[in-house]
Amino acid sequence: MSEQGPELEIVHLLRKVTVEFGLRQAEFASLHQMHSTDVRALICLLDAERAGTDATAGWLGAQLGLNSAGTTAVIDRLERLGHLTRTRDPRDRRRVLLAVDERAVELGWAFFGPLIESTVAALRDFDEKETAAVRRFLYAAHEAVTSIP
Amino acid sequence: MSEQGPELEIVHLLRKVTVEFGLRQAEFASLHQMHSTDVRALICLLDAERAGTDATAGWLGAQLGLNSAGTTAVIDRLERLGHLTRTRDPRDRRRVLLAVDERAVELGWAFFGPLIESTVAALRDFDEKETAAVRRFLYAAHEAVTSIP
DNA sequence: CCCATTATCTCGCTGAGCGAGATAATATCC
DNA sequence: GGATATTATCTCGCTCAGCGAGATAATGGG
Repeated sequence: MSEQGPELEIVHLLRKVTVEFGLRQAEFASLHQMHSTDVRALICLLDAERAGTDATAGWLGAQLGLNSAGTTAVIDRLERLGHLTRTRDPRDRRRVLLAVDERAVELGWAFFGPLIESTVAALRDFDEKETAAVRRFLYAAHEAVTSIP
Repeated sequence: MSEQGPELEIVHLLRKVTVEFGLRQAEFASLHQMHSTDVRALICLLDAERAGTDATAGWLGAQLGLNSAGTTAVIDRLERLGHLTRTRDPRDRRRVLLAVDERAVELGWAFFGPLIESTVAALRDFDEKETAAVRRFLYAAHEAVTSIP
């Protein structure tokens, strides 16, 4: 159980990155009186915002793999901390729309900014072909990791 | 807050992979009566084994960001499920060495194998320079994500 | 040999997340 | 248009992961 091909080494490297990133998330969470799940929730909500999708409570729960009770709890916590606003959807008043507060975004950037900057900086040394390769790889990894029916 | 450079897109892609991977881990966990932390623990232990490092209870706790009580609990759970063996270190009998059971490895491979295979397969289309680029990027990302003193 | 240090475990507690079911808004059918 | 089914969210009570504090046991230095 060691020294397999260079491809496997890359997969291990990718996994290590995901593990470490999880730990940084946890640090950020406890630094701001939150839990990992709350941070993951904020990330999902920002992704939705960036994609222009409506983020409802149910949608968030699905993203996080929580049931409705747990989802309500997450939203309650984030709302209590002022990181989030609940709004009843005027078009379908059963739904609750979620909006991330600007300040929460700033806190996130303050913590993860340097990390992101540093990664982006590394990419600046890459030429066109190399950048494309990285994107292609990550895209393939994303496919592999999402499509487990 | 949208459409920044292609570098940032890559970082977002990487983050998405980590998020999805976390969800797969959670699926694997509940599939085998475990929790995410237990799975992460097994991963850490296998990494240690591969690296030839002694995996002690304290070391594991540090990797997972748990305190000693929580660490004992994780180990208890994994031992109860038969995925793990505790052995007192004969050289320093305060320490407890942890060894992952072969069957746990098989379960992991059955679940994550296809996912890994598929990612590795994608790399087969890459030439030398492209593979190197991916490795270099992941290495940089790993550096960025580990070195937040 | 005593004491400080290190590694792990035990106990009691807080709170994240679950199942079950309540509530309220919307969609469907006659 | 009202009865009914469906959908979205929330409430309640419970279990158990992980924490803080402190116990226990092994090691190492003076």
